[in-house]
Amino acid sequence: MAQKVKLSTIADALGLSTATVSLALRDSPLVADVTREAIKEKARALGYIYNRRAASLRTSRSGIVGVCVHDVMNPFYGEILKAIEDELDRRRQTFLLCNHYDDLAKQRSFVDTLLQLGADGLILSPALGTSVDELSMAEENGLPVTLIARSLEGSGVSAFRGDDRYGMGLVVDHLASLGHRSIAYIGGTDATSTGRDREAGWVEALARVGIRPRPEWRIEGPRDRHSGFDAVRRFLAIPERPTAIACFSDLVALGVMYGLARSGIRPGADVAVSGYDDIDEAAIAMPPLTTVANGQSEVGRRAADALLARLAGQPSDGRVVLIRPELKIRSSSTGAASAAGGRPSP
Amino acid sequence: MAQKVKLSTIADALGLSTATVSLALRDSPLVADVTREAIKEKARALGYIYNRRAASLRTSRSGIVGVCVHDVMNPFYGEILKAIEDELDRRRQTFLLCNHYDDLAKQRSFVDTLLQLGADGLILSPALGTSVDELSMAEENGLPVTLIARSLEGSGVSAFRGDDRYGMGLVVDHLASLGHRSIAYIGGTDATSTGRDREAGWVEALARVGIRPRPEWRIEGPRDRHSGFDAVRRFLAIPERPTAIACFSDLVALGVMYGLARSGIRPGADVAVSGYDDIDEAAIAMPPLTTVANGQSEVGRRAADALLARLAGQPSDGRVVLIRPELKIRSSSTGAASAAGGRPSP
DNA sequence: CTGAAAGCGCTTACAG
DNA sequence: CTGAAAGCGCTTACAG
Repeated sequence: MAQKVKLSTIADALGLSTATVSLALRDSPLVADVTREAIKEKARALGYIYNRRAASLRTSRSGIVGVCVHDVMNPFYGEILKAIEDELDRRRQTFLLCNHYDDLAKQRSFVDTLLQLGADGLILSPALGTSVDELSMAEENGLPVTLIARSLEGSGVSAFRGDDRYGMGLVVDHLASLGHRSIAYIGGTDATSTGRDREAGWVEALARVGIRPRPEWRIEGPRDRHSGFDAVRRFLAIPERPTAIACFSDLVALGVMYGLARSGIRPGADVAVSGYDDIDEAAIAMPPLTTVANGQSEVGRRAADALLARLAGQPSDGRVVLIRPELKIRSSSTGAASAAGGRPSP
Repeated sequence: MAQKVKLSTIADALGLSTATVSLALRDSPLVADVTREAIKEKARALGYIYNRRAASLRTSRSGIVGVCVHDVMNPFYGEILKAIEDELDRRRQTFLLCNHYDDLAKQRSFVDTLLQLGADGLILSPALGTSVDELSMAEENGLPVTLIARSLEGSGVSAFRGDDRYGMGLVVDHLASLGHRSIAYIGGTDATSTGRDREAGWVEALARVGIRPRPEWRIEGPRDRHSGFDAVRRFLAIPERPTAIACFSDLVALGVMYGLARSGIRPGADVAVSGYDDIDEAAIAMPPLTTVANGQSEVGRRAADALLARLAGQPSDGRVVLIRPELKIRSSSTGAASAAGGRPSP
């Protein structure tokens, strides 16, 4: 490449100062229209590339927002991320993505990187075991944080997530209304707020309809399709096998359905199955999956808005916002042959 | 937050110069051991945060590598990305992720951002319609590029991808060996090298076994699960319906299988179905999916290595490296009830 | 409306 | 082994 083109290259070429060029390129009204156009034209002609490092060093604003979640490949996060991406794109922020895979060291190293780059903010779904100190450290160093999907008690940081307790309650009420009196619950861990709340929703709803859950109904752990598939073996080993399975997530449920089918058990017809999240695949799965729409895009949009508001100078209100979820009844629970409707069956 | 801690804060506190502090923190052998330890200790105590913008402005090395693909949520890219991430992590490079969704403007804006940030390199799966100029522009401005998954003829840029033509040939040979004489091909577009090569593989393999493909066997377009599902309607409308379907990707095949099942047609038993990519889900799907393992992690690892080699000063060799794929036979094609093995059936 | 000058926080020759 | 000084390419008061 030729000699690097910078502000002074343009300034010299036009007999102007770098100050004027800088202002013109950022559309300052201080610069005369003719001057501005001449400058922009010259910048284009010379192939000028704005040096954000230099600008950011001077202004201490980088235009970078970090986003860190467990795993971007998980469609649950995917839908949140799309919403965040749209919002940040519109505000011309660069969005730096990272998976932490629930590894605290990886999350910490990402936060360090953001601090070093002078990032403007962080949208985080905290890794298991994240301490409140971690977040205060970031905040104290000028990196505002907004949480998504998982909240962190006592952190004083705003969080946006679905009302998991209420949502799982909807599922269990629905299964009970179909006549099920033994409802297993597969997946998730009590190390996350999501895991705790969904499990609490299951327990509480069972209590409401007068069912006492047996310990063996609870199969903890699975959080993806593959481990859902594997969990079927444990489910089939339960004495007096439950007639319904509520799953921690759609991914787990889809794995469970594969696993049941593999064992010759028809999900929907032989065992009712439900998921959680209403990912795109739920509606076309075989059978179509009863689940809970979790407001992922609302979570993403509102979290991005909240962070951008803080960047604009507003203080954090530190509230945990629970998005109200919605039950989607499909044939994996009702056993109806077709996708539509929810005709009860025993 | 208190006054910002910088090199000079540490230098002043210890009665040293910033030069010494800078060298010590980067473990230069020029600094005496005692001095170095005292400096590191002080840095820790003061909560010093390295300012990468300043450093990078000075050195014109940013430690940032951009990675841009169609969609990180697609598990096909996911596996490549994991490999790239591992590799870059080990080399302490920050990895900036972006989806272009085959939108040229979005891709261009990402490349601009990288140039502005002074990124060290770019790993790209080029959006549909990417021109050779786009890449030369990046290269000329000091941003080395390595391509993954899709190559770009005449760009002179190194690319790593599976041998799609050969791989799709394996699939068709396999289906033909099972006795199928009418094999539809669903999904993909000839706007990408991947799409063109897989389709060519299908055409050529059919020719090898003496089958002339009918135009209606080719259903172009679908590239994800949902559009695969939707394509089944078109498939069912084909007169003299084919007995086998080769799909562009696993995602398409999984959608097709959902769609067939929804119409009461048993994939594997009534129609043979194959995918491509061997994503994690393929082995547990119902029925388990015959597919082609595509070497995603090898693609990712080798692309990252190639880019890092260029950053270390090696010139680009501009070669397109084709990773040899491997056929995985499962019951979606053979119709066998269980996952294992590949017993031929008519 | 435009220009001269300082400074953001590092690193790098160079000198000692 | 350590220090003084210049400079990376911007932006921002300040002056005119």
